[in-house]
Amino acid sequence: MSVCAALDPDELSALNRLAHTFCVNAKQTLFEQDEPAGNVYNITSGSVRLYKLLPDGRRQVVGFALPGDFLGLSMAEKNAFSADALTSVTACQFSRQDFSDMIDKTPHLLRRLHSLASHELSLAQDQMVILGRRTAEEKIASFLMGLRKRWAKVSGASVTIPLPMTRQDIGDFLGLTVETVSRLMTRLAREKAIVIVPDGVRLLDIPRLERLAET
Amino acid sequence: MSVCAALDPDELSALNRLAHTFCVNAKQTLFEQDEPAGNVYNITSGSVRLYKLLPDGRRQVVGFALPGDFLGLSMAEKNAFSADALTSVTACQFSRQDFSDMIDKTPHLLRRLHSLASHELSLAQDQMVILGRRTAEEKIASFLMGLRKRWAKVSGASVTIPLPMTRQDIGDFLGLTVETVSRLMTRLAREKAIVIVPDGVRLLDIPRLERLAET
DNA sequence: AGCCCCTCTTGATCCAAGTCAATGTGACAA
DNA sequence: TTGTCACATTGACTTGGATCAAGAGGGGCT
Repeated sequence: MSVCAALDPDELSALNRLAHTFCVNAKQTLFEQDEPAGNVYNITSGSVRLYKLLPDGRRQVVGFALPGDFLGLSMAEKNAFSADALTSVTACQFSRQDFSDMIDKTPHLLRRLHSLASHELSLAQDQMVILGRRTAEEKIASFLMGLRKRWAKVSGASVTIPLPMTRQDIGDFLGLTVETVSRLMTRLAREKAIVIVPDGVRLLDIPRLERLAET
Repeated sequence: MSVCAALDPDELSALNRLAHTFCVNAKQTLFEQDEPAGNVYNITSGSVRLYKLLPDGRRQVVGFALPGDFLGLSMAEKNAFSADALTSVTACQFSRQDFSDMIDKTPHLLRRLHSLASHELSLAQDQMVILGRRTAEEKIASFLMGLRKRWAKVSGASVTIPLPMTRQDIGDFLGLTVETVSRLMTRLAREKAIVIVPDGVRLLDIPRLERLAET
């Protein structure tokens, strides 16, 4: 999801001249759904929860942003979702205006943006398949596999992956309840498909990839 | 979803010079998932089903394309989903190459494309909310409301809307079975929220918008 | 006409996941 | 230390929607 690798050094440094460093602590809000979109962010460290709320309080998490990910690239007038920090987060912040000007000067960049947006759309459609046509166990498995893959891009492949989000967050991402998430994670651990590292349950080993990959 | 209205006459006629008219009958395939993407389509008449298949045959419909909609704008190497005609369909067809050249000549157009893609992403996220956090009845209701709105853009507001897709298609879009879709539509009709016009159940009146809008 | 096939409906039954409730556990504050 | 609070787990039970099964049209074919 990181576009950084896709940018020329010149472009990157041009962008960096426009950037402000932005820091928030865990649980703080980056921006809220339906508010006028003011900025573009590139996450430098930490993780962010992206979600939509229904009027009655039900919540759908539409994604998690990890280091390298961009937020606000749609250049829409209003934010399509709320975003808040799961851990303390640092990000590069650009104003929409600066970013927009930058785009006008580098048509190149716009192509990248479009291909990024298309890729995100494709991921959203994959998530639609997961939400609509997968069982609870398949949902958990594909979530863990996907997260593992994303962490691998950020910090290199590893059997141990961090889960910066709560069980509730995972449930709200997969259309499940906390209890179901907890039960299935325990079951996967009992079956030795995963190991819940006893540091406070937010760290996970996936020693038997093939057990999870049975999708 | 139509970008036509968003294009200048000059741009539109430039596009049209590149276009071939494309016709298929109901149930014919426009393109298939994972095949190299060859063309961009702008639907002129008829409706198209967009879907992904799981290896075991489960299907997730990711959307329906109506007149005015574009397909293949992502410019990705491969199709993210399959598309086939629900009714007989006519479309303007552009080759990827021509379309890509056109984009290079009109940076303007690329901005539109990006904003279109962002809008689609936002719709996909709304669909994630529906799939993950809505009850079966809410799913049906929001589907019908959404379809009504889209037909209104194509052919003007009307209480009567066509359902070119089968109950199975609706189920595969909403993460439900045919039986559940059928039962709920019958129930909504019994409660007089909708009227299933007796022409072969593929035409629908929504006389009591507010009954459905209780979301 | 008669036949096949596809779609839709409806009923009876089942089960995966939700709900409700109790308990555990670590972090942090007073 | 004790209390509070947020998160996680586990068990008992309930239920919405799935599954299974049986018709009912309707359209196109010969």
